[in-house]
Amino acid sequence: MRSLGIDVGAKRKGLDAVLLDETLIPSETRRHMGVEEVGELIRQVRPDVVAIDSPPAWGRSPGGSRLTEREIRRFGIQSFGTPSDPKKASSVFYDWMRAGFEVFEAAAQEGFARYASGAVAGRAIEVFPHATAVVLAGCLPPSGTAAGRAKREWRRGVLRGEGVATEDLRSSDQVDAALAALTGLYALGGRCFAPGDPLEGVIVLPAATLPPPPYPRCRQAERSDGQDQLVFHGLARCGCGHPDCASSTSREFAPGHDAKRKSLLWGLARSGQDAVDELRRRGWQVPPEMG
DNA sequence: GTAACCCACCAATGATTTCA
DNA sequence: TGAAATCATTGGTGGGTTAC
Repeated sequence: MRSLGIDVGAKRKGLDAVLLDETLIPSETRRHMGVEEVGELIRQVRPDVVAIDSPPAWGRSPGGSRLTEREIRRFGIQSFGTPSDPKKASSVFYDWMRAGFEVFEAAAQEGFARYASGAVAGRAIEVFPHATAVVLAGCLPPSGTAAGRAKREWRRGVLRGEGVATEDLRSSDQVDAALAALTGLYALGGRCFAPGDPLEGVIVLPAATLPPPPYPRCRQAERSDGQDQLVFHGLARCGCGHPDCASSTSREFAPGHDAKRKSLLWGLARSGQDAVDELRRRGWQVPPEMG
C-alpha cells in the first residue's frame, strides 16, 4: 500500500509531496512542485491513494464554511472555512485553495477521482494535517504552538509517535505532506472517518470513530534529556486574579477573562499606580477619568 | 552571492466569554 | 443583546540569519 500526500501552496510556494508505504519511511519527497508536475509524479510512484491538503471545490451550503468544517470545529479543531459566496472566493487569500482545486483536477486526470464515500483506494481524498495530528495525538496542540517552529515540532512528534521516520522531512510543508500521506495510509486500511456532505466534499480523518467533543488541549513539558514531551490534558490556573475564578486555561487567561482582569484593574487603578502601569503595559485603556 | 530557513505579521472566519 | 477581545486555523510576504 502506498499513499501520496500533497501539501498545497499557491504558485509562488508550490506543492510539497511525500510518499509513504507500510514501512513508514518516506520513499519519495518533493518540494516546491508545480501543479503540472502532479500527473507525472502520480504516474511515476503509482500510489493507491492521493491525499491532498486542500478542499476540492468551493462550498455549496450558505455561509463561509462547509458542513465538514463545521463538524470538525465541534471537536475544537479550528480551520479556515471554504466559502460558497463567489465574491468572497475571489479574494487572493484563497489562491491556495484554487491551487488545490487544480491538484484534484490533475489527480482526476490520472484516474484518481474525488472521494465522496466508501473505500478510498484509487481516489483523491481531502485531508487536513492539523486535524490528523489532533486525532492521532488525542488532543489539541499545546498552547504556544499556533505557528512557527513549535507547530512543526509538535506535528513531527505526532508523526514519530506513529512510527514515521521524520529525518528527511525538512520543512513544515513536508511534515504536513507526510501527515496527509499517513492519513491516506490509515484510510486504505479502513481506519477513517469523513464527516460532512459528500456532495460538497468531506475531510478524511485517521480514526474509525472520534471521542465525545471537544478534544482537550495537550501540554508541552520538558524531559530530563532536554527533549520536549507531550503531556495531555494539562491546564494552568487562569491569571485574571478574580477571587471567584477557578478556571483553568492553557493561555494566560481563560476565554473572556482578559476582560475580567481589565475590569479588576480599572477598580484598582482608581486607587493605585501599579494597576495603571499594568493597564498601559497591556495596551488597555485606563479609566476615562484617568485618561 | 544564493538558497534555505525562521520569525512576525497579515488576511478571513468562528467560538467563547465578559462587559456595558 | 451587541461590542470587544482573544485564540485558533491556513498560506503569503518581508526581513533577518545561517550555511554552503
